[in-house]
Amino acid sequence: MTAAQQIVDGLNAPQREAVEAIEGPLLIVAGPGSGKTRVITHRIAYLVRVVGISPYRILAVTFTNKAAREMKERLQHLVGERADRLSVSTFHSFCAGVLRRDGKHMGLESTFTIYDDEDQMNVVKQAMEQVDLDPKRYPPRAVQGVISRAKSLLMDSHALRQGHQSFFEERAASVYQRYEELLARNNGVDFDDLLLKTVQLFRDHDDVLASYHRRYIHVMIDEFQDTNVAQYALAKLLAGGHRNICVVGDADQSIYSWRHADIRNILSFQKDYPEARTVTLAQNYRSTAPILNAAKGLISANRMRLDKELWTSQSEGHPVVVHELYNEEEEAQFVLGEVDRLGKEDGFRAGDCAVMYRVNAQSRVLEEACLRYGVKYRLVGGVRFYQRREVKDVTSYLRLIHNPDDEVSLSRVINVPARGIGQRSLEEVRRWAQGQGLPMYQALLKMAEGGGADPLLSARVTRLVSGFVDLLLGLTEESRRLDVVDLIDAVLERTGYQAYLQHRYEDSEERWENVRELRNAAQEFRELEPPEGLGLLLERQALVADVDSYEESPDAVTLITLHQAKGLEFPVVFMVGMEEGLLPHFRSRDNDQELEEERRLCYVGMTRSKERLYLLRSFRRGFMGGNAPSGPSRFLYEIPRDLTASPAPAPTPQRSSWGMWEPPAPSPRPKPDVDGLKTGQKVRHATFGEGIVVSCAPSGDDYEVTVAFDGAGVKRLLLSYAKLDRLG
DNA sequence: CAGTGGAGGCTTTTT
DNA sequence: GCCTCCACTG
Repeated sequence: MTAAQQIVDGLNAPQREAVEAIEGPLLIVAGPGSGKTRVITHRIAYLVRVVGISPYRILAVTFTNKAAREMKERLQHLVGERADRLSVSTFHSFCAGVLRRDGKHMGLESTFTIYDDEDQMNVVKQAMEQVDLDPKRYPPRAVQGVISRAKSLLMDSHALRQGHQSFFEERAASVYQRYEELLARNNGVDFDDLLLKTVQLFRDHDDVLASYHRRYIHVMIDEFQDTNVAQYALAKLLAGGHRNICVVGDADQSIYSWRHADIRNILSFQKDYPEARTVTLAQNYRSTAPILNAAKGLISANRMRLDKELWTSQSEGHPVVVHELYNEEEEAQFVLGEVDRLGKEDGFRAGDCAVMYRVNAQSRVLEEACLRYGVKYRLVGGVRFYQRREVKDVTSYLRLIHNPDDEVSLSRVINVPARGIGQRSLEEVRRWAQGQGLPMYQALLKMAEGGGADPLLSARVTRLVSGFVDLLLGLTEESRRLDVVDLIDAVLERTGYQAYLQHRYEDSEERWENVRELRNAAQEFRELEPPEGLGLLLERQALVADVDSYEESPDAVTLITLHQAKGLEFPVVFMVGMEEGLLPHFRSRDNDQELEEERRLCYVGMTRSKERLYLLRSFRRGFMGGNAPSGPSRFLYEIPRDLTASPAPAPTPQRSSWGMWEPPAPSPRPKPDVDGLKTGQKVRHATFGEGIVVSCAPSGDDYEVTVAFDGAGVKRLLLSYAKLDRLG
């Protein structure tokens, strides 16, 4: 078999077409489960092995490190060691590389710091203070949001000032300008800058762009529906010469518009590349027909979309289970009961199952239930490793050593561990530095040298700060000869960080473990010459959300938000909280575009499932301390009824061999005899038929009625919605 | 300056 | 209900 045959072997017709379409622009519209990654990787393999393109000349860009890693692994299988020469990276790390190399044109030293959200907020607050904007009236979070959006639209502060669309934006523009000045002074960039400054660099420096044109002659962009304007501009610039640009995406899976992703990029692509070929991958290899058709039914309710006629050859399958539980505890209990049952009856393992939810707050009840029933679980997300306070403290020292202009990190560590330099002292130092016209770090050095001789400084501050400066100078000196692991050890030792943790935190053990983990992560860069290892560790720290996520465990249930579930698949998926207010989320209620995005989010969740799909809702839900009835999600009504089913009688979870099982607390029973509906009253319900009232209790402004129906079992209903006819 | 308690706040979060 | 941020007290 020739290489070409080998590569296209086993691909369906459109997949093959996409792989073989190597000249010029190509848009691949890839439905869920349609073998998208397969097509991208095989297309690259085809370029390398059949067309003979050097892997060195191919650039593939993804959004996540995980996607990049997976792609590389698959490519290693397809093209062997030549895969090492391919450029497969995320937008942000690609840009970071460009700016490390050529950022000097943009006023950046190669040691620049990449600020995360937390650092960004600190700088925004500082900038707001300096332009005299009251954080009570202008929430820094919102100001930061405006700045970030502007950057993603490639607007600098002047452009925002010109093009502001509200008073708020106008004020934010002045913060933006100050914010930029601060970042520049810190030799720092934020996430958005990585993209923005790279685009600006390419636009303003033809020679730099030309060097990338010489290198890359094929560019591929994954998850194209998630690109923002800056990312699209970047892709377009890179493809400028050769126009060999291949983008892959699915507008129905666009769920990040709130992070400024812009589906209109797909339209822009067709306009900018009128000669582009479009290939649609419509065959779904993941889900059974009932699941796929249920998802299709749902998504067809979106008005702003083009239909794709997805299909599957797996015509047989279980119907989608739609079920209502009383509250979130019962919902969680039902999930675990089903996990148990599916294990016993159908041979699924806990690791085959994922529970998906709209907001992180929903995970707690699920975790508790897992603990109670002794089911292992893997919680995806939560507080990210590198974001933990103790990890951030230590990396701030490292950042400062690497980039002494980084005042954000300086301010963070100058009093951690506590050394008597509080807010006031820091202000004093800051003001003094400003008076001297010196950057902070320089000012500190000068202060330490002067040894308290300056009449504008208190002796106390000078003494304390000098101690800190000595510490820093010592560490900086060490950093020239120590590898990055030893450097971390030196930081920990000289700062007395472990003792500080023990003194300050109850959970110091765990925190210390995290610090150790950071040290572990640094091992990878141990062999490198001093400044390089540190630089790479810091870049990893900034651009990789999590240390390589734990091993997938075959007997752990996955708990995950719908957003994070994108790109994954599971044999069994439980979507919990299918309620108005949660999915769709109440913040999206009054906006059609946002509502459609919620629907896409629901669609993404449903299409993660291969064999079994459960859509669960609870009748009452605790929310912000309160506990209120919640209505079924409108999305439930958009799924064709003939594809759904009610579950078998609710199973009780069984105790696992290693688990500590306790019977769940009984649900609170409402009191009888309210509003004329007495216990024992016969009633008729439009859907559930005839039944007998078990109880009735006030619930907010309403009444909650529990009815034992003849056919449909016991239901708890809200009187105002339920329309119960009294019989007899 | 540092540690504590009350008020407010609150989707999602690839990088 | 829980976490974060700020203001106040020791």
